[in-house]
Amino acid sequence: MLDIRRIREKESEVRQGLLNRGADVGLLDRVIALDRKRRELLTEVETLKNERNRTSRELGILKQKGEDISEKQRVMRELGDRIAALDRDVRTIESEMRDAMLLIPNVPHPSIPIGPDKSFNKVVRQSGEPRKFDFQPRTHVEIGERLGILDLRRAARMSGSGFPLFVGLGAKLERALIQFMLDVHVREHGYIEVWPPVLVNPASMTGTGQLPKLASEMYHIQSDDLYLIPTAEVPVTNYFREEIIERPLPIYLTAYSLCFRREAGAAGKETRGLIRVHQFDKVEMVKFVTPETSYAELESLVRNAEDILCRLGLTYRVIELCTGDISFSASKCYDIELWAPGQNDWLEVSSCSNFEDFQARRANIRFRDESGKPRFVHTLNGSGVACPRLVVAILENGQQADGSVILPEPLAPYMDGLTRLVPPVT
RNA sequence: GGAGGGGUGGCUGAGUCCGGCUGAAAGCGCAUGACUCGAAAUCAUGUUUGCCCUUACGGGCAACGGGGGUUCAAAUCCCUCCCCCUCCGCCA
Repeated sequence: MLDIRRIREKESEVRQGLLNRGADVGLLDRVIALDRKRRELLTEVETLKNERNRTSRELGILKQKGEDISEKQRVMRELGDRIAALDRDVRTIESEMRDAMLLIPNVPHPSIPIGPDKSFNKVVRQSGEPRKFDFQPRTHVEIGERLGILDLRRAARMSGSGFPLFVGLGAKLERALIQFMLDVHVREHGYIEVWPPVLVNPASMTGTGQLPKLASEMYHIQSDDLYLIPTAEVPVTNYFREEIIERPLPIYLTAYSLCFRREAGAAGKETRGLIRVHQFDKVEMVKFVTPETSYAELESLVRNAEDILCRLGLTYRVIELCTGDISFSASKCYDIELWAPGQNDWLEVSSCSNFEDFQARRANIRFRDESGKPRFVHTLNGSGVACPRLVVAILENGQQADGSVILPEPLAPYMDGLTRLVPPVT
């Protein structure tokens, strides 16, 4: 949610920012009009309430003295009616205003490229080069099925299309990746590990910005009004919802969780295999920081995610998203993409964003500055990283002509020393 | 799921039966000052949050789990929802 005062005082700046990301500025106009009307009504109704409070106090005293106050009560009743009517108007306006505010996206940071779509994104840096093959590289689906570690046919029978099913060493590999990533973030990067619920209430979904706009993207349990989380960002950011954080910032949290996405409308080659699935494992990083430090924190957040890929020896590049491509709640965002030879393409495995105080306002997460005044924190999050696509890259990059796959070295301790996946002899 | 108890400021905890000057006693904690070479102890003062008006000084409104109602007036009465605790039931 944007700061209404910022909208009042820097309207043109906010408007331009929203236009740059292709947002509906009509909502902004609506909010401005409602805000003006709201303050008008408040001034009026608060004056009346002041009068009521004063007179009520006097009536209490008069009544104790035994005087007849019925005539004055009658007058006051009329005053009460006027107040009630005005209060109703104020409440209506406030709820309309909130509804509109919740649908206005964040203002992009001035440093990011301006453009309507992802063709305006900027490659910031690349690590490694795409591997050259002396044979035709296979896709992870072919490799995984040949190794007997991936069984998408049975997954479809159990659940439908778009669900992963790892078997044997595949399941172990998935688990190894989760452990490895959590260990690196906790031991090397200073994060505290959290293991959150995967079902959350609507308030939490609203807090991070998934609701109201993205309702159709999520699985919803109607009988209990709970949502399956699309990312651990949701429960972990809501860790401090409705709180004034009383411990020193920054606070870094990391969490493994399952993530659930309906992916309604997604179709095409991406839907084959593990690249776009309804359920997947992900390790997420979330930061709560002071406003002054959030952009430096964004850079180190991206480095934390890159570190995982470096250690695994994978080729990746970092993309700075343009105004038209950043997500609803973000003001600046870097994506990290892995090279996947079987796809002959780059795969997004991480998205690292600074939300500034956009989520903190929705979720009401504050800290105290040096003077003790409550202020909204800045929140950030980044995937650190998403598992199935990581498996895709590991399989497709590590594949050998004989169908075996050489595993990244850091995984060995988590794989009981195993360094290579070999197809079963049939 | 059933029965009972409870949700008050950073914490503990009064007030709720019998509505009125209670944004809220008291204690703890915290901050500042005094005393002290310094510290402890002691004393004094201060110590919730949001919103509105105001250049400022300052003034006002709201909030005692959330929402609604009764009343001139609600932490206090009524309705409803949520959460926590205890016991019973069920259960990985």
